[in-house]
Amino acid sequence: MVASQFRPDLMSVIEDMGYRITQPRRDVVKLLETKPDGFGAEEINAALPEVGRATVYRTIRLLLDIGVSCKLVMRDGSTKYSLARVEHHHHLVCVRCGTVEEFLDSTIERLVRAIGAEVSGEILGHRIEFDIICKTCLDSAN
Amino acid sequence: MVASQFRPDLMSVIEDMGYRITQPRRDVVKLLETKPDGFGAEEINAALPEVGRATVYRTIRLLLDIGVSCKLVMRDGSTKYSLARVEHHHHLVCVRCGTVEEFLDSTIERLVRAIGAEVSGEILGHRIEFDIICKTCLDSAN
DNA sequence: ACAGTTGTTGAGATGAGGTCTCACTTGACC
DNA sequence: GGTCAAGTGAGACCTCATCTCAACAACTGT
Repeated sequence: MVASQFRPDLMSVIEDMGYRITQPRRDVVKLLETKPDGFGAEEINAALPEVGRATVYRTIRLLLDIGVSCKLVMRDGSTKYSLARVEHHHHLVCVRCGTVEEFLDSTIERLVRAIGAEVSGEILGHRIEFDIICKTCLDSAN
Repeated sequence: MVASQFRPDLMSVIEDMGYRITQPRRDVVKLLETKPDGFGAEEINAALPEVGRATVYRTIRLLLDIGVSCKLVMRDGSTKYSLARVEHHHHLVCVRCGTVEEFLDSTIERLVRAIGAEVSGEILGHRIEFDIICKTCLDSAN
């Protein structure tokens, strides 16, 4: 769950996609890499007063576009993002502390593909989210 | 897919929960029952100029509270609601026309329960959404 | 190292979507 | 019909996010 678990060198990915390496982008990405449990846009804004709000949102969108981040809408309607360690995954969202964990299960993926046959229409993708109480919160509740 | 497929007499459910039967509520519910494929708040607002905006939102929230409606956040971040025919279900969202269909699969539910064992923490609930191109859109595309 | 080009940025205006306030109205019950 | 709390509508307000546009800075070729 540390930064090093993320795909290495996010800035190179950005560069390879033809985008410029700028200080604001460096700042935002560096901060995000310290947040494996998801982050909100305003949280980043508050932590980086030297980076403009528009730029924070633009950088988040950039990361979504190049596929290294994903967007999550919480049950309360608020939006969180998380850097993706792997391409396709789902989320475990703690309803108590808001922490987001990635989740992978090959069985569910196989099943989801099988369901394609039942469904009228063409399946393009799917999202699965679990609302949980994470271990940390369970433990701290005694 | 017609209104009669919804649980009968939504107004009685509202009444049984201790809420008053008012004209605005009647108007909103009546309109929603004609929209089995999901609806947006502003769409209802536009269709019912005699009902205040706040009341439309309040009524939608009421329906969520009493569990006869569910909220969906689309991929583009917009929000839709749909009257629920059955308690627990998932959604097939057409990315082209925005239509929302309910979806039920007992296999997936069993699997989801089984996954509870793998996950650290306590699972409270889950949401599954499929992005599809619905049959109507596929057909009309030729 | 340097200037040109062009992508990127920041401040603030703007917009979408939704909630709040509060005086007024209305439905439910006697 | 009278009472009164629940519900309503108009519009202010809030949050979150995007847009605008002049200023800036990162790559490019030299």
